[in-house]
Amino acid sequence: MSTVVKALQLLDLFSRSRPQIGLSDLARLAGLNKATCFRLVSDLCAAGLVEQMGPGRDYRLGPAVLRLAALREAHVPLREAALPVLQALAAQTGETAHLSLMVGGDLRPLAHAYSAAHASKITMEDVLVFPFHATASGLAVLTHQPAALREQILARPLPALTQYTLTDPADLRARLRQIDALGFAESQGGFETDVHSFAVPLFDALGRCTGALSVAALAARATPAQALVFRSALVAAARAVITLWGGSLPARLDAIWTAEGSPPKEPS
Amino acid sequence: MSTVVKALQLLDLFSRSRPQIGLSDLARLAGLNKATCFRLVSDLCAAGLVEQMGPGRDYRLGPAVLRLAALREAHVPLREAALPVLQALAAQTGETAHLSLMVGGDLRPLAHAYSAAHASKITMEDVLVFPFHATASGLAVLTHQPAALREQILARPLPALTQYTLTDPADLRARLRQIDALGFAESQGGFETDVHSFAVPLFDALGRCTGALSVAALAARATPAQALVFRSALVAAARAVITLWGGSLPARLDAIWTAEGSPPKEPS
DNA sequence: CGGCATCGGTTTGATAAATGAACCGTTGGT
DNA sequence: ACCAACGGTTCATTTATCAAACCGATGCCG
Repeated sequence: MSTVVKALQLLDLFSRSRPQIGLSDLARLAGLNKATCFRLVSDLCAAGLVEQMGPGRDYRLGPAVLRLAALREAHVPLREAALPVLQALAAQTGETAHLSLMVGGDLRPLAHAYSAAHASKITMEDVLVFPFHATASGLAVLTHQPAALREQILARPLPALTQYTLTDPADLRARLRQIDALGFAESQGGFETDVHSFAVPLFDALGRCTGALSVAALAARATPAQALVFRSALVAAARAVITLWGGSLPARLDAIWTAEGSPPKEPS
Repeated sequence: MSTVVKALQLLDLFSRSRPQIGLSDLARLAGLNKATCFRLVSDLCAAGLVEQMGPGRDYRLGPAVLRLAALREAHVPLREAALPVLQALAAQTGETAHLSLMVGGDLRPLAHAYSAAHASKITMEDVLVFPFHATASGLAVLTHQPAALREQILARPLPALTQYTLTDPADLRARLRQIDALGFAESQGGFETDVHSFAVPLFDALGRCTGALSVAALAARATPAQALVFRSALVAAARAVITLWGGSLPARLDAIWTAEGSPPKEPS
């Protein structure tokens, strides 16, 4: 593995629940030698991506990420553009809405919005990566990946996060075919027992599926009737996001989404 | 030089005027071999820090920077990041240092720090808004606003707070031109009779002036010699804050600050 | 059409860089 | 006073990285 990749993986160790990390912890978490880890994190410091809180103290994300993010937003205002849509989606459905993006072979959160409709809600702050096999977002994205990448992902370990998680690649392939036909993914308790999630894929300007839009609801509230509400809200929101991002929706999916409540069709 | 540093230097090649770069250009700009550059940028892609717009297309900053920036901002708010710099500035100058931000068309205090050098000091607790025309901070910020906003502010009522306050828009425009040339603002008793204040502007990641860093001294202590001390301390502190906030200093101002702060040097 | 330049991307032996175990000096708890 | 864990450093070994040449694709222009 390249040193650069190793160094950048260190960045992913920082999270909301673990915003600053000492050298030894960093090395342990990354599975690196302490000396190696020290040099890598020193390089990250030199670039300002992380900073040290004092001599011999913890490390945390540095100021350079702000500059880069502002630059990215100025040129490609993805998050900013998507946020209002996400908030509307949360308001319409009364549940937590979130948007995830493919980055480096993983599906990662980009933004989320909560609804005030219920006191009990699904929180998204601590999720770093959405497992492809155990979330509606993951299934939605997986369905629209090139076959090679899809099989590569299905060949990874597929841990059973709950008793409901699908872990057999054959079962998953069958589920993906259903999702492909429906244009809509669902995961009932695959990630956490009491959470049902619903998702639709998102596409970039070249028609590649690069993310998903999702609604996560308490299982008790995810009735079949509500599922229909979620589906139409998700489809409308996904159309909005894809338009905002200058993406292009594949014609087949467009047709499926347009024929609302259409019976499942066999893909040729 | 470390590989990681080289890879991260690639990130700095992206700017507002050059938001996306092809492989060959990237290699040229970085002074790297094309193959080397390709591997580095591929690693950056894998981490999501940059993304490729399509097969064989340009590269640009990727979605991962957004996630990192959100994390950084959640854990290290602007105020907290700036406070140590402010305290150092107060200690160096022996006077009261304060930082103000543009919010909703007004310039408002964000933080301040006192020095223990003198028993008599300027207190900041009671200031809610800094008048643009009567404080060094206001003049510094006003100088670097877009012409439209600047004129809009000059069209507001400009009350004479002391006998020294500048209240004529024409006079103020002339003063702003001086400040622009000097890269440094000064207000002698414009806000309170016995207070002289000195300020430099602050800039966000998109190069917009969003605030100012200032030193306020008793008039009796604000000798020309001290003014020079204030100026160099302010410039250094402003550079620190801008870096900490991920901001970008306009090249012209950078040149002015560099030229008048250090002995003339002749490169090559 | 055909030559020419340049693009993104890949291969190669030579070489510079990353690595990890052991080792400092400090710190903090007991 | 002890011990463990911390951040940071050293150095022989090994490994990944480098630069130049090369490849097919694309686009420009007479």
